[in-house]
Amino acid sequence: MKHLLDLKFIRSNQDKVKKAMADRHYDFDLDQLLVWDEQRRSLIAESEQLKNRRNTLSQEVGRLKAAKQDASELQEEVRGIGKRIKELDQELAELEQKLNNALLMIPNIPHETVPVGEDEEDNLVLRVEGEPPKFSFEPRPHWEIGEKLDILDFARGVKVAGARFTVLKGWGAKLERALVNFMLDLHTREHGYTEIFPPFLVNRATMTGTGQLPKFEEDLFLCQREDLFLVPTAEVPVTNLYSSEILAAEQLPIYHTAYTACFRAEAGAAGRDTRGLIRQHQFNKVELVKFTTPEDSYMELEKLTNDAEEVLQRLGLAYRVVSLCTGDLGFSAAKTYDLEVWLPAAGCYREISSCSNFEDFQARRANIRYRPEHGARPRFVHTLNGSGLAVGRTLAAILENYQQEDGSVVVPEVLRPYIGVDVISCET
RNA sequence: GGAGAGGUGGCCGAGUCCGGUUGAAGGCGCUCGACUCGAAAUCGAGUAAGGGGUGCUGAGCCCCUUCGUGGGUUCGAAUCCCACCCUCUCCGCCA
Repeated sequence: MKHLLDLKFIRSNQDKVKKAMADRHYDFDLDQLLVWDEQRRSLIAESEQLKNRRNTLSQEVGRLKAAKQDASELQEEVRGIGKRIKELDQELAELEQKLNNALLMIPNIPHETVPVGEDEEDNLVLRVEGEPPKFSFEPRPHWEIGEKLDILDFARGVKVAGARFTVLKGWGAKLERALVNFMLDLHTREHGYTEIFPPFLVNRATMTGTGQLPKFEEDLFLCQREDLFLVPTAEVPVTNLYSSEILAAEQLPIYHTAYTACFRAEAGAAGRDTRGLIRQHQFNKVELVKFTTPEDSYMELEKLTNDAEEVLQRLGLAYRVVSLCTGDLGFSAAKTYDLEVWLPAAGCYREISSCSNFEDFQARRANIRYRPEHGARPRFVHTLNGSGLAVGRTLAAILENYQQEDGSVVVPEVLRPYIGVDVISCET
């Protein structure tokens, strides 16, 4: 990894960066970083000056030797210069290590349209879509419905793996698969996305590219022997598909959709959402990922969000769209819209998709660039992604929203071609 | 996992044995120009990235780094030595 982060920007926009940190309630010693930056540049200047001299003298040595003349005095001098360069470069490498580590801990700067706020209480509800269903009975939570229908098996999930692992069975497994296929078909056939099936294990560089590392290692599952991580979202492998590449302008925008299982350690979530499918160590998700020019990224964020919303609309699920405030914004995101689906049993809206514009934050880390026109200097692309949707939570929402008094569940119309039945009941 | 071969610019491909204007021949592609009514062909010119400095702030200019990655030897490394990664071929193993 080279110098992917924009020190120049930070240097010349100190106030902006400091305000962004404050709005995020993020503690960071920017002044220390700027001191290191200063030191770095002076070391570089000194070292390069010496290198220039070494190159010149070495050539001179070559000339003398070719002419059969004595060059030992010059050689002695250059040897000294070489030693000094080595010292300086070592010092520089250590400094850059510190600098780089610090830079990787700086979160993205929120977009100007992001509401400033403390926590999720301050998120801005942009719109509410669809009607929550009315029930003539007390709606049950999805885990009760699922267990009664024998399509969700929580106990055996715990037995074979542990807490927060669940087994889908029979129509439950089929419904999950139907949802994946429905979502992929919608996005590939109607929204113009190209389907990707990526690796589920990735290396450290990849995890760093999208911002999971170095700060959030405890949230990930690690295969220690190979030093590979299980992907927490398809965003990670798919965004990094083009790392260290320079794309042609004509290639943009790139739209990718990908199904993967997602693995999250859920460290720090102990005791939260312990029942049901809402918070699992492993869940399925269909992800949407975009690579765009800086000019188009916010327009593309709106479109991407609409593409995710369309899944909920076609499934006939009520939801709302929320703009996350600065205090609730993820580390890498410049702006995020959450889609929250209506869950009747809990009587509230729960996050089912998160659609973000990362601007050039991930592109810098992963070194993803494009050439605006032939011969022009490369620029960083903007990356975006969003769930379209989290499948486990969608399944939960369907069970709850489409439940009937007898415990059966009506299959949403659009899924029937995929699953072959209209209703899931004990007799099905 | 074992044996062998190899990783050079957008691509192909020399150079590596015998270290010295080689940031790198040649070709292809691409861009611009000439020719043409236009095109093809042909001819001419151009065509890496990152970093530092300067600055009328991305015009220009100067410098440094980069030939898979990281070390080492040397006055000097694409070229020599070591480690690691990756690709290909054969063998083994395997869904």
